[in-house]
Amino acid sequence: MNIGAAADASGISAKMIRYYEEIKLIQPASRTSSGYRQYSEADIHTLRFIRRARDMGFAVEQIGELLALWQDESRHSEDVKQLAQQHISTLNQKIAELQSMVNTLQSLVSCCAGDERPDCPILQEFAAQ
Amino acid sequence: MNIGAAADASGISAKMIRYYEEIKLIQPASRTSSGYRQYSEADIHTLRFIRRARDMGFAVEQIGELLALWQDESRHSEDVKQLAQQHISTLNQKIAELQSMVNTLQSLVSCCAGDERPDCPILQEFAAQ
DNA sequence: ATTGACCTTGCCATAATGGCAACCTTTAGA
DNA sequence: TCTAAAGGTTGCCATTATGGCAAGGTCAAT
Repeated sequence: MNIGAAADASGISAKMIRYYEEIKLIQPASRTSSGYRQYSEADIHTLRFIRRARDMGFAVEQIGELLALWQDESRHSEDVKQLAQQHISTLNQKIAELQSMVNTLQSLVSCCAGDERPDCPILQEFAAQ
Repeated sequence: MNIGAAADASGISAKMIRYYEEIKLIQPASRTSSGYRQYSEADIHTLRFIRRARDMGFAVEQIGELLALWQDESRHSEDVKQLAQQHISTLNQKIAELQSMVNTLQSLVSCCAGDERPDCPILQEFAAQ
């Protein structure tokens, strides 16, 4: 399978597949005599794994750890669980930051007339001494 | 005031102040004869405005628009309000994405024994055909 | 005069992704 | 069989906002 077909089959762009190879997240693909990368079903399976992990917001570094655990028959599920829980914590922290921004902005917005006059509590807040 | 003092006073690093000048978010600072940037109280006020907007998660481009509105005496508060509401929408969308990741991961994590055995629903889900 | 703190510019790096360009390979149709 | 189109290769640039480092100039205090 060429890289374009692998991209279609995995949901990861050809560009990103090359990138993942370059940064050694995945093994270098085998090549045809003319240099085209070739992908097996097992390769596609790995790429799909990566896409699902990426869709869950894992960074490439963590995805590497997940891949290693996946391929380690003698892994301990506690290690996987810990990785996932750490990631959940990170996500929850980001959510809390964003939510706090929304809360502040929402309260300012609800105080803003939103008409043709220049007075605006949002700008006032940002400009506060 | 030199850039270091301006950084301390505004909460924006000297590096970022130079960067904001370079991308024209702020006017080039005046210079001493030896080339040191000089900042007035008004400059600090602007930098603080930027920091507050940044703390609310606005991107530099939007901060530029906010600055323009702030400095426009004949602005309409509806324009400010609209900018803020758009940003709230963007933030809420990101929150929803992250929350959906958390929900999925949390349900997988709660199904994972988290012990020394290799079986793990998290990896199973990522590896699903 | 020296020293240390601070300033200048310029370059590199980050994370993950897209775009473009120049060039080569493969495949299908005329 | 020749040609054109589609798709592959590498390499370089750009993004966003931020930090770090290095080489060299400036300023202030001792």
